[in-house]
Amino acid sequence: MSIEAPIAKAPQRARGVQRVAELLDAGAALFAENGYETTTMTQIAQRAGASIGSLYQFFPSKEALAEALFVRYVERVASMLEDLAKRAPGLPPPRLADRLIDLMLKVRSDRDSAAALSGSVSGIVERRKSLRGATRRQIAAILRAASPRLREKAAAEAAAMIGHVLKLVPTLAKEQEDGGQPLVPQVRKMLAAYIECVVKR
Amino acid sequence: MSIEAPIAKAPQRARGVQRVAELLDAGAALFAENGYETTTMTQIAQRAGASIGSLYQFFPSKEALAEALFVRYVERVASMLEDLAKRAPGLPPPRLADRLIDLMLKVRSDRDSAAALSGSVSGIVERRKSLRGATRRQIAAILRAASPRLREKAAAEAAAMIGHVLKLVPTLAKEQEDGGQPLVPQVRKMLAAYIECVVKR
Amino acid sequence: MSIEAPIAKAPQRARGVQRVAELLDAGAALFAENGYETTTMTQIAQRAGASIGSLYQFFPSKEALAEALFVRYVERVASMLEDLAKRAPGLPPPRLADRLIDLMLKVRSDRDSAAALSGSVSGIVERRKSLRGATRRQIAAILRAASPRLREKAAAEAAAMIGHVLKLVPTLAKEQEDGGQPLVPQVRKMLAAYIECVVKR
Amino acid sequence: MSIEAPIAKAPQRARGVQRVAELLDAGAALFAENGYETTTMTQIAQRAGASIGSLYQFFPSKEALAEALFVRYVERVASMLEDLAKRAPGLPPPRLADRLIDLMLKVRSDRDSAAALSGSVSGIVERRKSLRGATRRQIAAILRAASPRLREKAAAEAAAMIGHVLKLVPTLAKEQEDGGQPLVPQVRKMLAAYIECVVKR
DNA sequence: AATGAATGAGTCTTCATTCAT
DNA sequence: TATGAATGAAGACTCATTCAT
Repeated sequence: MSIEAPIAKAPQRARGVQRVAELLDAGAALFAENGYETTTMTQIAQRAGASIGSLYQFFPSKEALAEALFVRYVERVASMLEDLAKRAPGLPPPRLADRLIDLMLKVRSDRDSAAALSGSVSGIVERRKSLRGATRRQIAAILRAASPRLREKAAAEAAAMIGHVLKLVPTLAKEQEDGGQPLVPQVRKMLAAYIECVVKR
Repeated sequence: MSIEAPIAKAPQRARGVQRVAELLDAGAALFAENGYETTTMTQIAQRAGASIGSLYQFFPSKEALAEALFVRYVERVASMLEDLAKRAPGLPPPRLADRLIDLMLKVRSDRDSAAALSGSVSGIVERRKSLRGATRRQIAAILRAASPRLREKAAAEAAAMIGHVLKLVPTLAKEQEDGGQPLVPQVRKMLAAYIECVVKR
Repeated sequence: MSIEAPIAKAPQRARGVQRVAELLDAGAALFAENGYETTTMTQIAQRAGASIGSLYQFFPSKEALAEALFVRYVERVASMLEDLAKRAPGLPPPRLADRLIDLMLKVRSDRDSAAALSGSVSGIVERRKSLRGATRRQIAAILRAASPRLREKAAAEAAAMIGHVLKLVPTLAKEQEDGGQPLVPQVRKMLAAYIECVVKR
Repeated sequence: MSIEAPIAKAPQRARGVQRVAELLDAGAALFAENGYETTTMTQIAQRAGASIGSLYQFFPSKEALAEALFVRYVERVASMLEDLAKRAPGLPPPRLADRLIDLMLKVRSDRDSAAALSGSVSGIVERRKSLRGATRRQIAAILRAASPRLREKAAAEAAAMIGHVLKLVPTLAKEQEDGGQPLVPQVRKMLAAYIECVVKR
């Protein structure tokens, strides 16, 4: 279930492959820090230790870089959800909630950049719906694996809701680390309560 | 509880008041549609039927306009929370959850523009913490009014969490209207379950 | 018979009108000197004594400026041909050839820039056919006014040929001035001979 | 009468000779299609099925490639004029005109690319005068061979004029093929008339 | 006070050319 | 020798902000 990675020219030499990874990482970091519009291509190239020309050798536009980044994020999440699906059967709601939240904590840094992109890059806005659909289907499948009695429709609705809540996780973790309230435990509690409530009858 | 509104020059005539409102509305609509960076001052002036010079007569910079907009939003929310506080005593969790969500649905359009600004405008990012604190204190007060046995600390934590969830509401409503899942009932359910869970000991 | 002048924003103040003219002249001169691709927008602005931003205030793109220039040229030629049409009746071939060539000598500087644009600007390439058609119809009308017995089809063919020859005139004049052969008298001779040959039966 | 061809390194193997030809052809086609400035070295290499590095192995710069192309064109024309010179004695004006025009029709594709270069490449602009002089001397010689009584000065002037007219031929042919007027017969007529007129007395 | 024009730093992107493997 | 990668100067264009009428 791989998504087209919109790289300009697939690198054909070892050096090129490395460069692409460096550029992607630099982009992710800067987009997360300063947002899509505010981040300049020159900054990205600089942080990756490359020249601007080198950046454009692999990504034909700022938007293409953003899309590649987004695809990378979506694929990572998809693969982690796939793993979770295997362990889902029989998982009680609180455990399930914890697993989902742990997953988001793992992809935190990627999520931060993806969040910065999802509203700003038109190419992403367009694909968004279908990508979101795929993720939700995975979550719904996990829910039904954990609670086989759950109806398909109820699972779909809950999955959508859960998807939205999960997006909050990185923000909450950030706030907590910055000396705010202990919000991660709160989401855990909230998500567990919600799943429990959905599952019961 | 009025916050300094960074307007260039307090409009001295009725016409001026109207102009400011028009400009603010135009800004709100465009920021919500296209984001802060992508929206130009010229666009805002045009949509408000004003000249660019006129816009700068009232708002000395793009950031000032954004801040005024944000302040307007925060004040509206604060006043609505104040109202809710009066009716809070004795409200059972599901009712309380519904009231909070209804409130967010009322300020939806304002919230959309505020969301576009909160990460992009440095002036807002800075004030954010204190503004957020005020809102949370209001929510905490409401929680304790509804459930007097709730400890102060627990109320503070729950209020923070609830604040984050409430921010999702406009997005969920939008998705629902666009033919997606019925997400508003889901948040209602989730928030009710969470509050219930928090309140119980 | 006016053609849409693709100016970005029609200037609304006296200063703006003057600026547009200055920019157009600067563009014409530079395109003629260095060609379309080689001429930079910054150069144009500089030669017009304006800032780059000022240039873009009136012409939204390099191509738009080029098109405006081309339109100006075409309109000037059209109006001169219209004048010539009035004096055409009864004009013997050599006189007619001379009048046409004189006309081209008058628009020389404009023609030089138009020539630089006609192959390079896609917007112009597209309109080219229709504009050319109009010019040819004017020339054909002139031919038939001068020689009433000329058939319509023969006039159309000759007009097309004459149009091409006339385009050479500025180049020939330039070469002659630069110390080359006296080519202008030669085209006069050639064009006269050709018209005579076309007209005879 | 070979002109120095500015090739980087004379290809030493058969494969190299073929490569050079392929690159030259690719360049000719692209320059004719899109013009000198708009055509990129990468495009040329691609169309020739070579790598950019390979292209630079044979031509040290874009300008060098253009010059080589131009030289090839000039040499072909020169050799064809030489052939024509042999058959010129006694040729009546209309025949002569036809021969010259036929010649241009034969080199059409080369001429198209040469035309794209002649104004854009400074190296060519410089040599242009001398090359043009050579061509004109050939044409003048042909004229005098056909009409021995023609004075040297008159021949030189006519040759220059004829050179300019001949450059139009490919354009006219193109227009004719694209469904326009039958212009090639018209130039034939025109050139015949002109030569006749020059020759008489 | 109101408005259109002016400004120019800053952004994305291209492309001829050079390098290193 | 052949090829992909690296480089960076340069160009079109944008837009917040300031001016002048």
